[in-house]
Amino acid sequence: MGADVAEAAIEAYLERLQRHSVLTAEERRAILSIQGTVRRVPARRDLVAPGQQVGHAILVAEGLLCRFDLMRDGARQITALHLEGDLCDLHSLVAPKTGWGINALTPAVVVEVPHDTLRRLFVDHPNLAMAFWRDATLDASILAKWIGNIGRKRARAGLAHLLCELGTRMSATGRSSRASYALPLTQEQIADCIGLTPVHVNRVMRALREDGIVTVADGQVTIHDWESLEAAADFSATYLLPYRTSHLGLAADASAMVE
Amino acid sequence: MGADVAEAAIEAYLERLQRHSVLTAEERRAILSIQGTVRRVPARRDLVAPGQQVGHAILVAEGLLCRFDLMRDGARQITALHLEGDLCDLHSLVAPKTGWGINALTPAVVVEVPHDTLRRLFVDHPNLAMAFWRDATLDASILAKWIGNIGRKRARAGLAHLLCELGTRMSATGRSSRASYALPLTQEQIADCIGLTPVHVNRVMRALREDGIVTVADGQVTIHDWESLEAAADFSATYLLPYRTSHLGLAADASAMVE
DNA sequence: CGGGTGATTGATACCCATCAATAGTGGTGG
DNA sequence: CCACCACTATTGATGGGTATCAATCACCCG
Repeated sequence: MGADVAEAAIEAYLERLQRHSVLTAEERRAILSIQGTVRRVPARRDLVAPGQQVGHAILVAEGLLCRFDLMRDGARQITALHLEGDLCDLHSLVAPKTGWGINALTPAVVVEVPHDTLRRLFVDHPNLAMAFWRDATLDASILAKWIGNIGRKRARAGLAHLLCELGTRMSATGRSSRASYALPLTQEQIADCIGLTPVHVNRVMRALREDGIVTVADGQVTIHDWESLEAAADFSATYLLPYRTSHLGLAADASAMVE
Repeated sequence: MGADVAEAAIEAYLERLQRHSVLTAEERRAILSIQGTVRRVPARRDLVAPGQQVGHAILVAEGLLCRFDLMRDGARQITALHLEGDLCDLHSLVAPKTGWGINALTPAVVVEVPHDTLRRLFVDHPNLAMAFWRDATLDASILAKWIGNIGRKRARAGLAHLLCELGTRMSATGRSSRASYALPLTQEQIADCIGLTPVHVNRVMRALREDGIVTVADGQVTIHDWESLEAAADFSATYLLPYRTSHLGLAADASAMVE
């Protein structure tokens, strides 16, 4: 049963890779043969404590994970959200010990994939290293966007941007629509994403709701007016759109992640 | 003469790679055989306009470059600083068209390395792909740190953190000491790094100066009291320390980037 | 010398943080 | 089954950190 979960998650990740990388049959088989350990974690559990050294990457099968940075005074800043199908902490493969932590924002099921497994995979199939790298690059692209979001936007725009990004990413999984998706985050967790206090997040959400743009309630985001939300956010999905590249990346052919 | 600059820059980059990756003689030769185009750019010139598609990575030979995000209202957020020896926009290799731009903060000399050159390099030498990936990972690690820096720190701490980071990175090049280094940035550019206004950067810098911690004047940073600066910044260099890994990354052996 | 850029300082406004209180919700144990 | 507790959402009052507007000064350069 645990094995089923692992298999399903790895299949989902293979699909994800194929959204931006062209893989041979042999490479696909290699991915599917990956062995991982299934682990269920309750909400709020740290999967990786800040500064801890880890020996595996984490594939999110169910739930929502985050990467976070902890300040000396206890303040927390979430630096990345990892949805179902994301391979998070892939960076740990090349930098096993960094300053961040990984936390389960909701009850989650993850598959732990040992670094050595991945390294052997990359030795045998160099093209797969490029595919995984592409994945990590999308992550970095989101990181850079968040810097601008936090550094140069008002609270309203920052929150709107987060909701736009998550709508786009959720819809890319095929399991949600961008107009309405489940977001089981507390206002405090949202605040930790965009560098605000929970109180202010509450107020800004009320404003967006009263303007008829978006409603966030009971862990569900309902976007009534995508155009307005995008305008309020100064959002453009470009940074979320990896290019589909042919084998070994020697030619490129543009293809959007979402329709 | 231009070729000399290119060769020197590529040699410097090879050294940089070897700080975190073990390379064979053949791999070293392959790196040194890279052909690039030298380009001199005046200060404030965009090397890459936001949204532009590029076909090459940019190796910084001299000067200071930045990656930035531009808001609709014209506000700018710098998301990364690229010092001499950095291979910036490596991300463009796997995501040739993203939303950001690259700007020369100072007069600069860069070497443009075509994507195809790098792709061929990685096909012939898969271990080099891992080495470059490691480099990109350090970049991403810095991005994540900046999110925390901007989102959850006061202006004083944020500025102090930037100065600590740059001191550490500068000293890693071997050409500067972390206690005193050249930083040819205007206060406006510094403000764009940490999400503040230039006026407030000025005030916070005065406070740090009057506390006898650090002086920034005439493009020169002089840190009088590193301990205090680190404390004010809540700085720990861990996130800048890539691990030295053996060939193909199959074993790891810890080694700091700086002394 | 004039003009432009950057640094510096003052006055004021405002966005968001902080402190505080209430209400709703779900879980838990007696 | 209900009292109790912890957590979250919500709202109000107030304060503070930073933005904004504005003026002066210093400096470099043509």
